[in-house]
Amino acid sequence: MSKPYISDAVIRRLPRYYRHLNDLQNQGVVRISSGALGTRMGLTPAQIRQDLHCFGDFGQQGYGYHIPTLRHEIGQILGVDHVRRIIVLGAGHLGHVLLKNFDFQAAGFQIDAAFDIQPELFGAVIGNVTVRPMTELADYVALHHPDVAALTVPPQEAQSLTDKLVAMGLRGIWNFTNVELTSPVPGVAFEDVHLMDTLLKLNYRISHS
Amino acid sequence: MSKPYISDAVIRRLPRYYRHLNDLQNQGVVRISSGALGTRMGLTPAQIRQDLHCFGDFGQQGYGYHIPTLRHEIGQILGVDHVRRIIVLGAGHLGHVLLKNFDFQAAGFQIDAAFDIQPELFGAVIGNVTVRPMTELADYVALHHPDVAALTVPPQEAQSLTDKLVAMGLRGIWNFTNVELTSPVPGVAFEDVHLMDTLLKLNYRISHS
DNA sequence: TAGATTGTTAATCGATTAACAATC
DNA sequence: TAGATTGTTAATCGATTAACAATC
Repeated sequence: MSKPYISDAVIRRLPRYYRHLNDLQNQGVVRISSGALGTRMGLTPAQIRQDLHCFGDFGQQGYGYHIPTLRHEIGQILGVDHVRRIIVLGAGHLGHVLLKNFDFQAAGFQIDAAFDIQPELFGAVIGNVTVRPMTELADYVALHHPDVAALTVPPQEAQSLTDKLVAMGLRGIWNFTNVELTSPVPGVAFEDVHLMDTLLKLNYRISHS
Repeated sequence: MSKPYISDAVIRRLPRYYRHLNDLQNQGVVRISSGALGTRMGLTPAQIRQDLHCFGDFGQQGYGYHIPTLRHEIGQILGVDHVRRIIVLGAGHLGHVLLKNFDFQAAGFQIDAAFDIQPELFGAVIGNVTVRPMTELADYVALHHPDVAALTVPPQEAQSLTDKLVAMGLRGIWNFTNVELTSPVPGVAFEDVHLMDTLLKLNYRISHS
């Protein structure tokens, strides 16, 4: 895979583009100019053209962008066509929510297992997925090679579990624990969902306005 | 409140500083230099000094930063001392998780009500908080003046509910719906927790490495 | 065709990093 | 005191915005 460096600022905006294009497509809109999309998203037209141009020439002079095409392209760039495998570690309340409500498929993932240490949960089926004992994790990974793990375990266990997962070959951690994880192995992607941080930021904003 | 402009990049890092300082304090560490904190957080010492200097002179030459003091100061800056009020709208699975597990107090919030439209839920007590009918929302807000609402309602209702909340005087929306909200009233803070976006970003990262 | 809008280069702006005198 | 480390200015780097020729 070629690597024409894409800045973090651009990558952060990609899912937003994707969401807006999905919305527009669902509304039946067929074309949009960088100007109109910019108004909608609170970005300048120039920025949108720069961002998209990182990945190719998706627009057409005098016309703008064809929404179905652009949506599809950005989906490809994000990787939603790959159907990667994800497992959920920790089937407590939050794990439950993910298993029950989250549209993994829309993000290009297939989920087929969850793990917990609570025996009461073993065998429980939550939204099509069976909860298994954490002791079966290694065998499961060896057999099915999941790509990503969603971590909803207690904070004390997060790092040690991460170390194991990385050693087993997992390539990404979707981290819901209030802990910052590291990996000795390079190339492992961490995506932290620190709810606490977002609420603190909101507090800051309302406290300084 | 004076307004020496603080960039978004700095504000985004504040909760992370706060978390690391909390961790360090819990470990009994008393002082830290910008160099050591930088190593820990993956930032340059210069950046840390610049960031903190936006808010005051918290360090001491030859010594570094006194952790309890700095932790307290950043807490003040974030607003955790104010005890603001928050309500949860939508007591489905995700609302449930928040009511049951989230440490609102640590973010400077007090939670004393949740609202839903499902009659089965009316009166249910979830983690000390009673679920009320959405029809009582206006009266409740008029009486208790909550500052922030956590939105865990279906996406179709998110914007119209937001409009109502803003009209009632709410000052911040902690948005868990997969929708981008806007407000005609300026000065309302939105903090989006777009889980979909974070998983898409993770997919991008593992697809391009 | 004429108008609209892109791709793309150049200019600007802002954020990060480096450097160092001040000082604990 | 000497060593360490800050606050703070200046230099660098990167991201955003502006501009405009190309062209649909």
